[in-house]
Amino acid sequence: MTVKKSYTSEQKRLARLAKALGHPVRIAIIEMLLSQSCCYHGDMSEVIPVAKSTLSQHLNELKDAGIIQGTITPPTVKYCINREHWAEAGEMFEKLFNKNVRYE
Amino acid sequence: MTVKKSYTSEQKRLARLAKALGHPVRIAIIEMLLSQSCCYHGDMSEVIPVAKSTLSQHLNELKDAGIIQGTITPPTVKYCINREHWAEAGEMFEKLFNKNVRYE
DNA sequence: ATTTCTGTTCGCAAATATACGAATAACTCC
DNA sequence: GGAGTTATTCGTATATTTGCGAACAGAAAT
Repeated sequence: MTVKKSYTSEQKRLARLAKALGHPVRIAIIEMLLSQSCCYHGDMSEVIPVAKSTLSQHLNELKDAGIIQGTITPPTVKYCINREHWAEAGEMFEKLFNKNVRYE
Repeated sequence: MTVKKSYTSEQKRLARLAKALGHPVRIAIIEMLLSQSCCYHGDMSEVIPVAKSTLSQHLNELKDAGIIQGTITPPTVKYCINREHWAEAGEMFEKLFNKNVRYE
């Protein structure tokens, strides 16, 4: 038990992003958004097997992590990937996975 | 409410992997293992600010997800990245993030 | 055999996450 | 002002996660 450092903000950010992706519903949401630019809550709730209220919760989780954003377009709500943050996230994961080029 | 499909096994796998990475302690573990090939539980518990028993739980989480593997080398236990699964995971994430090349 | 070193499992507590339906809000159309 | 549409929030229940220390287990050394 010597000196212990805490986590870097980058580690925390990466963990936050990973956690946000850590559920099949949220993966499905992301893939849907990636495949068609943007789409509506209603569209998703027709495809993703979960109650609307639950879908809202998952969308919120992704929004809080900064991965997506929603804009109100009455009477519906349109969700899109936050491209800037998405690219950032992609780079962080890429960096993590490319650290494995060592030893052999 | 029309027909709803469930999740593909790929979506579930990706979510599983993401979830395993979704905690700062586990990110720290992974980075440590990536930077020095393998290392011992004891080494990690000196650097990562968490009780040994908690560390074991996190290691187990990563092991269950197939990301790392541990071998007993009395009196210690040596942990390594499972390179095969790690590469696989990297490809899955890369594929996900590269889907964003659209619209503009 | 018991002491010592290691790491895991157990038992428990507290916090979070997941899920649903009902209730609510916001906006449009009659 | 209702009636209809859509999505979110509320209330609730259950399950999982996270965390710790104590107890345990396996192997080596005294």
